Amino acid sequence: MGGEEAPRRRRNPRGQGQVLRAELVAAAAHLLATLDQPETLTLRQVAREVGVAPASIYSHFPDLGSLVRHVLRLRYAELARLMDEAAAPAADPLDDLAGRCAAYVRWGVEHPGEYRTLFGGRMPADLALPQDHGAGDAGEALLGSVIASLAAVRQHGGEQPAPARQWQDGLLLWTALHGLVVLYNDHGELPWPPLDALIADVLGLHAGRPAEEVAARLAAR
Amino acid sequence: MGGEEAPRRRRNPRGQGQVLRAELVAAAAHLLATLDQPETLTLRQVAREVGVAPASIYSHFPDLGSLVRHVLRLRYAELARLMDEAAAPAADPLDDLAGRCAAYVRWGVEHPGEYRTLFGGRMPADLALPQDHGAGDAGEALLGSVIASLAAVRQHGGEQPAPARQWQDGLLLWTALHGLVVLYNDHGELPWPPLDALIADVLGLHAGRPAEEVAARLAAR
DNA sequence: TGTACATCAGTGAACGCGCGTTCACTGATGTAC
DNA sequence: TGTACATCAGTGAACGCGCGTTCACTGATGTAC
Repeated sequence: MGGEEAPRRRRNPRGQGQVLRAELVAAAAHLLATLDQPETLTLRQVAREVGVAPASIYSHFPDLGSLVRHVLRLRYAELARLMDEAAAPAADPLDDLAGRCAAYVRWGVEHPGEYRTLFGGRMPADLALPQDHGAGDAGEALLGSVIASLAAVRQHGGEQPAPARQWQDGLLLWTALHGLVVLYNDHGELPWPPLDALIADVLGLHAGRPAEEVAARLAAR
Repeated sequence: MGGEEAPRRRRNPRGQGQVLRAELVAAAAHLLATLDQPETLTLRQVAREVGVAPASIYSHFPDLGSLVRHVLRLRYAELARLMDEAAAPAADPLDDLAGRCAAYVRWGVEHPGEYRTLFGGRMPADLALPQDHGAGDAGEALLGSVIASLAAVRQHGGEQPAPARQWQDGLLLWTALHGLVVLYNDHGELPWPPLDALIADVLGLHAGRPAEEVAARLAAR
């Protein structure tokens, strides 16, 4: 049980070829989210999940990589949107940063499969999402927003840190958040403190504020 | 070229069965270190690399997982030894911490394949090294030593932080170092600042010292 | 209103591949008598 | 000094599996006349 996907499937009516496409996307998303090793996803697994012949996938995607990249792009956009929404009601820069980073870490912990598929560097090159963090629009949405948010927090009076300094600070904060997510996900056997306490500590360190102050912001959400 | 391993191999003389075992270990280590995706290593790849029939491996290891775990144990011990050696000549706690952590990060960056195989959480459960960080001997060698070293640095006068606080601080430092290594390795396309500058920043933040002070310690090595 | 036809949305069987694992075997070398 | 035998260190062929990909096909449905 569980391996038995409905073997009978009614062929879609004429103009409804997009229905299978959507089902393929949903099935790939589900498998990427739930497989122990999302990077081993196969074309035939997706076909079985939908209850369709393996060859049917080729009518909608040139190969498995295209399908996976499509799903990853959706997840990436979803995460970026969550971070923006978390930051939207922020009353000050620290609130913006806390909302953004907490959204990132919480999403990573709630979606371990998707997170590792997106950021784990596990996908073979032909399955991976071209990330272009730093400059492109997708990169801007994530790393760029963290860099800007952190710079706003660290800004004292009117003096901005140099761009290279901002970049390095933001990059380091991202590495810290990423390390937290992946080790938290991969080492459930360790006695982890509450996630929010860890987020507060990390942000406190990087923002140069007391962890308690950050913790209060996080608790208010 | 490259795929052509010496197809002729002289069978080892009578008492020398251990020779092939050592060659298998060396070949697996080499492949784990150089493969783009170390986690996809196969038994037949190892056999080809040595120039031996696939079945020959079973004379020395019950399966590929045992061979891989053996290699990982060697690498883990090597890293732990490097960290201890780097800390041995330390003049004070900060020197100890800087030596230990710099050794960790540099090893991770110089051995990306081994690092991700050891710490990337990529290996399927039956290939993975049972880590037991935190309590066991291997864990003690790595995470435990970082926790103790960081606690020594943060100790002001005679007052020690509570054990739970030490644990959380050390864990966070480890997540920061880990995040730095894996993103540095996986995202070579980003304009990374010099690695030592990043290490100094991370340690400065977590040790509560100016990054310049840590950078000076690192430069002296 | 009927019917030939084109199109759409897939199917089903087959291919060649690399994989882990098994099994009977081989051939050199040491040892007992 | 000779020879039968045991052991060691592997070999080679075969198995069944799941995989990506191809190709000719099928059968329902809409459309043109």
